[in-house]
Amino acid sequence: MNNVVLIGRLTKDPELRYIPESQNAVATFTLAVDRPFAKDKQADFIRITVFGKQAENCEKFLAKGRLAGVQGRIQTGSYKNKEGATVYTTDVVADRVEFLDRGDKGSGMGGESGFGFDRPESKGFPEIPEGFQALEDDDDIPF
Amino acid sequence: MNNVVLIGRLTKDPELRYIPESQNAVATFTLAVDRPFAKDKQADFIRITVFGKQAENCEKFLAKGRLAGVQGRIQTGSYKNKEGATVYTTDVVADRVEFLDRGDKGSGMGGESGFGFDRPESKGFPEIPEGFQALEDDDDIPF
Amino acid sequence: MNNVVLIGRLTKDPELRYIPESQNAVATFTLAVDRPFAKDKQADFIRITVFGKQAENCEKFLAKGRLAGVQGRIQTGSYKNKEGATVYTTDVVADRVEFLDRGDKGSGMGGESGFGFDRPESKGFPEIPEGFQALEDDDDIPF
Amino acid sequence: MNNVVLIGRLTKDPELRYIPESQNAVATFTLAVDRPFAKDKQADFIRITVFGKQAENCEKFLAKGRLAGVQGRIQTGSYKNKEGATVYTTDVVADRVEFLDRGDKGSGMGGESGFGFDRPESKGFPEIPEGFQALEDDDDIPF
DNA sequence: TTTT
DNA sequence: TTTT
Repeated sequence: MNNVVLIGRLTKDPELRYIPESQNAVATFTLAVDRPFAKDKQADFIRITVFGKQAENCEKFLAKGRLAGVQGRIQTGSYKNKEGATVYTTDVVADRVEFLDRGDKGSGMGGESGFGFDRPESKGFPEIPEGFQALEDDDDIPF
Repeated sequence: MNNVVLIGRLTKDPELRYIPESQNAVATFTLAVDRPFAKDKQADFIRITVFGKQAENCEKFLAKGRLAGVQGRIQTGSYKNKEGATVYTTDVVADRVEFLDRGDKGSGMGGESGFGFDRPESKGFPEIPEGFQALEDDDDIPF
Repeated sequence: MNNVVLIGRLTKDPELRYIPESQNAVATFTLAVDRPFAKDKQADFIRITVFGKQAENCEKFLAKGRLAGVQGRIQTGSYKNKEGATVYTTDVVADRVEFLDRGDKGSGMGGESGFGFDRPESKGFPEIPEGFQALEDDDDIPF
Repeated sequence: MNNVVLIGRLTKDPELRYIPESQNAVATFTLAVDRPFAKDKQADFIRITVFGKQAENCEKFLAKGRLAGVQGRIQTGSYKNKEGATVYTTDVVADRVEFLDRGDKGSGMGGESGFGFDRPESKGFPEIPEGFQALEDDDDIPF
């Protein structure tokens, strides 16, 4: 069992790349997750990795400052840096990413109104098509 | 281990009451949680119970249609209805409730702009004070 | 977002059936999840539904009294009973089930030692093959 | 929202220390969490930090190789090493630790039988008193 | 209808 | 009895 749920804001735009052999998409970004009971605004900065179609959706619909929910698992690893020292890494590999401040009427914000996300340091806020999250593993729940 | 995380919208305004003996606050509401891979817009409707200061904050800052994140545990119970039949109940007792569409600058939306939440079918959207979530069990993390 | 993790013991042996059309396997059982801070031994009784190969594994390797970990999501529904009254239901649909008291060397218990699970009110404890949990969606993590 | 649930085995005995000023107990250990769909037995190695009475219970009732369930949150930080380079750290700060292979009759394993945990590389397996998990924050659920 |  |  290895289960994580996070809600936080992207510290930068996501980065998308493709695995050479498989051409599988991989997106990475860091989520700043506020510590609820901290006097001085503190946060944990957690690296997220997403694969496949969701990775491409993250690149399309997320950007620096956006609020996202992530469900996934913790993954640890290590590599040797240039000095030859071993560096240990911890990521969250996402099973699901939810876009929590999209400009739909659902959230009562209008939508076409600009939404205020066209900030200089980040790309704008593209329209998210209804039901965009429908993915490959559309599990047919039989009741 | 009994751990639940939900993100969804309130189907109605929360209801607040006080336990007679203890004067402890209790808020209840139902969260509509969309099923991600459903063709026709389906949702699960999950009853939430919150206690104490968080209950009062829910009554203040949540309303029908608002987006909320809940972390808690499943609790089952039963009671006899008027016909004398046993009715089984399942609730989520929240340890934490997060208000996910507040109008703070954190989400890059301005804040003073009204936010569009003064919808007729619901109470308006009060300003959430910074750090309002700071609660009784302010655990002192020692590093 | 709809994410649940439970650890508890089966109140009965699991029930396995097959969806007529699809021949998809479905297992159901109830987990008794102890409330940690309860004076008198209390528990929540939570119905679990599992599909596919995992359902068949549950039927093989779980039984009344066994300890299991479940990761999944809450699902609500309703049906009319014989009296025509609407009955509301809440289940946890499992994405993953972990068998937590298997007799492998991993837990330092020997394995061939009997393990004490051949209780009269339940089926015995079959040997769980190493890596039995390997399922259909063997996601290829590329690093 | 920052919520983690893990089940895994301790890679070493836990280490217990006390914060100088507050005399608050802190236990740390690493959990090896198996990757379910890995061909070659792979695991993630995740550092756990626990505070207070639970820290002392971990020191008493956990040891290398023991199975534990952890509910908590991811915490990131950094420090300068001797070379002056910044090292980034990721821990899970536990809200709750569950001891999953205790030798009680609850799991149908006998109990007095030794349980096989008196392995040379680890301390033995002390009897866990019933309800030992009852902690400071014994929240009084009012129904 | 509940497990240990 | 359901939200967007």
